[in-house]
Amino acid sequence: MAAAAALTAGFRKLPLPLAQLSLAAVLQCGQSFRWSIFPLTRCAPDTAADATTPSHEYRFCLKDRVVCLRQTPDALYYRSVCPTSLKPLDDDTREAQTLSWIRDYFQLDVDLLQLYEEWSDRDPVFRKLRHRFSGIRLLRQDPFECLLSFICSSNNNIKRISKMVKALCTEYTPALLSLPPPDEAEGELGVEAYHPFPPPSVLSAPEVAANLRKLGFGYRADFIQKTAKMLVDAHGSPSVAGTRPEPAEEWLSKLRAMTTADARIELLKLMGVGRKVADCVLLMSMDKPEVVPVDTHVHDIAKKYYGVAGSKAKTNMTPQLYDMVNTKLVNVWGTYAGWAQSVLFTSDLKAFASYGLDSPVPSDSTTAVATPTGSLPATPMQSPSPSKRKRGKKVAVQEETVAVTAAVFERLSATEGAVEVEYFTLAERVKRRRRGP
DNA sequence: ACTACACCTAGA
DNA sequence: CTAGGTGTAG
Repeated sequence: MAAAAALTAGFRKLPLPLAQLSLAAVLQCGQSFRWSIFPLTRCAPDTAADATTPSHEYRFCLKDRVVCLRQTPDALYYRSVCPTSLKPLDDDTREAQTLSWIRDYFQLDVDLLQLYEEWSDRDPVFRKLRHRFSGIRLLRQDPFECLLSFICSSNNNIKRISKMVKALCTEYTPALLSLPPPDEAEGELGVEAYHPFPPPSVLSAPEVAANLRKLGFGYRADFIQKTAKMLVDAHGSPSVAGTRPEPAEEWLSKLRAMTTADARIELLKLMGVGRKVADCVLLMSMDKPEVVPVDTHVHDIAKKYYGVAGSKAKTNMTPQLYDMVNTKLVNVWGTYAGWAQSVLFTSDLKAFASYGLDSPVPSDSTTAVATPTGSLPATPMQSPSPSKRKRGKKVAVQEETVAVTAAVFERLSATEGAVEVEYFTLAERVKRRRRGP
């Protein structure tokens, strides 16, 4: 009782079912790479199983404040900290601003439960698995941060991406403020500095590329500097340093109002941005919920089902194929197809297994997915190669993801005739990078 | 328009 | 050898 109260002391409360938002899931599934996560030590070990007290604190640094979040099954707890040097803003107005940021960032106006219902109605595969992916929704991220984060994501893993994004902040933005870890006021030993994400003008400097390479960014170092420079060159650098959004950032934000196809064309002009990265940015920061980024798993399976009708499965993913796959998945899941795909595939990456977010995987789950009930085709699923059977939880989850994807595609190919196929050819429209129309 | 292939780096 | 790719030259 007292312990529970202590864990939310100083926080404002926003009633919110866990099924609408699971911070533990959403903040670690590879959407944003900049949240700090702190396990909270329980006062009494006995209450460890008490699900009504928060187990973690999550922190995120904005331009003017650090947002701190905790969660229980029925509420989100929030508070924010501003630099003491700045204008003394009274708590109520400050937290009102924080709340409105939260609503926007987590897109709380979107009813996730309703979406789950819709996806369940449309797709038997989703219906069968929905219980395992509760509270997973898309963030509405800052476009520039999202763009650079996903430029970092090519041929890369979440862990390293997070490290790189953090390096960008600490290297190129002065610390906004420092905070001790949540639990303890253990002196100043654990204090951590919080840095906002750097603006385009700072990253556009020529020497940035070399420095980022030194920091281990690899070939992405040049992409980042070049993209930042392209944006700044095209839209101008800030008249006064330190002011709010730079022209380049505002321009990126305007892509939200454009059609998906047009916004994508703009993004593809930037260095290090191919179809996959562009689609991630569209989905996660540009209000384009129907966009389905085609990752390697979907990629492979799509090739298998749509690559070459009969010949070798070695077909590459071409822009047309990519479009076709995307269109077909929209036909399965609807206008929030990108969200649905994220729930099913983005969510169960490695990070999850270690956080106990997924319910135990039934031993027969793979078979169950492969031979779903209902209207799914009876086409037998190719069983996982015996050589891969290392029998770890991770491996099981990974295999299942592939199985789910394959099941969806099998259903697609079975209902081929009924599916409306109209897709635009992107390549035709992107005449040339780095050049106007 | 489609196909190869190199590219940085950390970790199985 | 791959990890949730992209630029570039044939």
